[in-house]
Amino acid sequence: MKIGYPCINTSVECRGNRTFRLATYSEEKLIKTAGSNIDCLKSILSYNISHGILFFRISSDIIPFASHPVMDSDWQDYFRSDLEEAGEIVKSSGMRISMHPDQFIVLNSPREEVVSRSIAELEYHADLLNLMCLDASAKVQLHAGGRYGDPESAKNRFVSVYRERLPEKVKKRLVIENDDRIYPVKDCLDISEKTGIPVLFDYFHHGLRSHGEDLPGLLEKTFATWRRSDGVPMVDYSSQEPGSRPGTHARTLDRQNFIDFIQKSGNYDFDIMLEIKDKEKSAEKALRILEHDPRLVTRWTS
DNA sequence: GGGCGTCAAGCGTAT
DNA sequence: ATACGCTTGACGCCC
Repeated sequence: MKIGYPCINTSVECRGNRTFRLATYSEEKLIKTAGSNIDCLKSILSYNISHGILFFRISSDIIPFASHPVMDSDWQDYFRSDLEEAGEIVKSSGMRISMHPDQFIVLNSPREEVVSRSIAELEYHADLLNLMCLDASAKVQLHAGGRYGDPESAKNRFVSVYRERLPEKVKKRLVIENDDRIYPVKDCLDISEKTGIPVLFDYFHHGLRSHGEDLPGLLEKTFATWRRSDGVPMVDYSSQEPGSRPGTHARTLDRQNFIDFIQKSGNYDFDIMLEIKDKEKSAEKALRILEHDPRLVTRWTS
């Protein structure tokens, strides 16, 4: 079991997700910004290793505008050795990596231009992980898309796009995740059945939108969708920030909620991404809990 | 050198 | 029909 956090580290000086305005795009700016993002990624990876954090989500902004039509330089070639070095840090430490394209990436949209842009963006994510020379256990996680008033047709559109249009390099990394409003786990499992795509279980989203299934049963079903080459299943974890509107991620790890989740989750091995606002601080907190709480110590064998 | 309107992209929901 | 939230920040124009 590995513990991770997404995209931003608040303890290091640098930022690995800096960007700039499309209106001021230039190749020079791209190289400068992406170069500094990659440098920062290396610093964050080193920080993670020295703090025992072996799971990390890389920001989609690392190469700004990578899949945008404005991009006319060969960023892959330019940053090849830098990315290879970053990948070497990951591999030599046994770290796990994920990425999460944002809400604009919708494979089942009825609008063709949305679908083709989304595919291009997924290709960028796959290219980046390939340039880091990471194996198929480094995943790109995506929500299943919109409902458009007819969920069955919408889900079938996802299946068709997956089967007919996604290149192999994307398929080997893509996983789908239940979201908080549109598609709960059950729909993701339906899509998985038809495509073989692994399902990433999001515990917080599940609490907000589900069919009332019990946790161990759902973990068993989602985990069964992961093949050996996919690595151990990934799970997203968060909890409700008290006093904020439902769906707001916690500011910091809720110790008791986290312990409850781990205890309820049985004896499966999986990697946990903490979607909590204080980032690496909560990851460190979670590690301390797992290492020192006698009730959880059997879960913490690695 | 600080203030603040705005940022590539899409959904569903509330109003 | 339009604004808002989504991880919220931070870019960069304006004074």
